[in-house]
Amino acid sequence: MSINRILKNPAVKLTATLRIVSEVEPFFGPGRLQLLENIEKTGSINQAAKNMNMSYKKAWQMINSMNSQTKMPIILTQTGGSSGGGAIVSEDGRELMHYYQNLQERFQIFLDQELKKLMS
Amino acid sequence: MSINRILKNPAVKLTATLRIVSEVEPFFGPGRLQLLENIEKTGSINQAAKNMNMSYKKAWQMINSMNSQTKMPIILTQTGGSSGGGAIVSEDGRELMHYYQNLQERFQIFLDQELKKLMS
DNA sequence: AAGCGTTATATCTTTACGGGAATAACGAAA
DNA sequence: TTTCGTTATTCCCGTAAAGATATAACGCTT
Repeated sequence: MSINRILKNPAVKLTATLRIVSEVEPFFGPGRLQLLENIEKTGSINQAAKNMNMSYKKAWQMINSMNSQTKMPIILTQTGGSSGGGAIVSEDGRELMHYYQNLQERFQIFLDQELKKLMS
Repeated sequence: MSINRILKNPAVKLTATLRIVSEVEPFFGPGRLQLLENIEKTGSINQAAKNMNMSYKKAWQMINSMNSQTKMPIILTQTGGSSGGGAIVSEDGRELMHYYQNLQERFQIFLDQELKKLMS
């Protein structure tokens, strides 16, 4: 459709934010993916939150929201211990991450094709 | 991937919100589409905003954002006159709406396929 | 026992955003 | 020239979201 004819600045992107949602609350999306990625890296909710400039409170709320919607927890936590405690991503959590990442990649290919058409 | 094995409540949706964005500000998305649709119906920013429970201020900001990013306005406005004034969607605006609607439909087909796979 | 860093949770404070009010300008119609 | 409903714009305030703070519990290590 040639968006260049319309826009002053043609440097434009086409984005899609994917979400898995129930009727009442979000279940999974880009923010929660990033949080899980950081928990995998750091082994701690606290460290993960700091890495992405998020308050511990918000990170915990996201985790609580996910865990309360699943039969088995997405994030397994432990209080106390040699390192003070920590958190890891469960097997179901990893599966969910991989599914979402794969879905996102395939969407991105679609989007790239569409953007080409849109610009030409 | 059988999300039913993971979730307590399997009544879940897969959504994608599409946006055309520049580096600094959004250009077009679902909210702006709905606003244009309501302006087409009512011929007025004021009425359109009321229809969708939006303040006039926010509606005007959205319109101003769009118009300032395009060579020709997306929304043409008139102050004064027999009816007090009004607003219409420009030809470029209609083209943009149709493009976005079509893109969204094609994405929805994709999403529906993915959701089937996700549930099975 | 004491110390440590974490999770878990409540409460208080602050900030950011949106709504609404107020106002001016506009132009046709009565 | 008065009225009317709209666009256009600024300003103030309330509220909801986010952040900061405080505290307890936990379990390994020393």
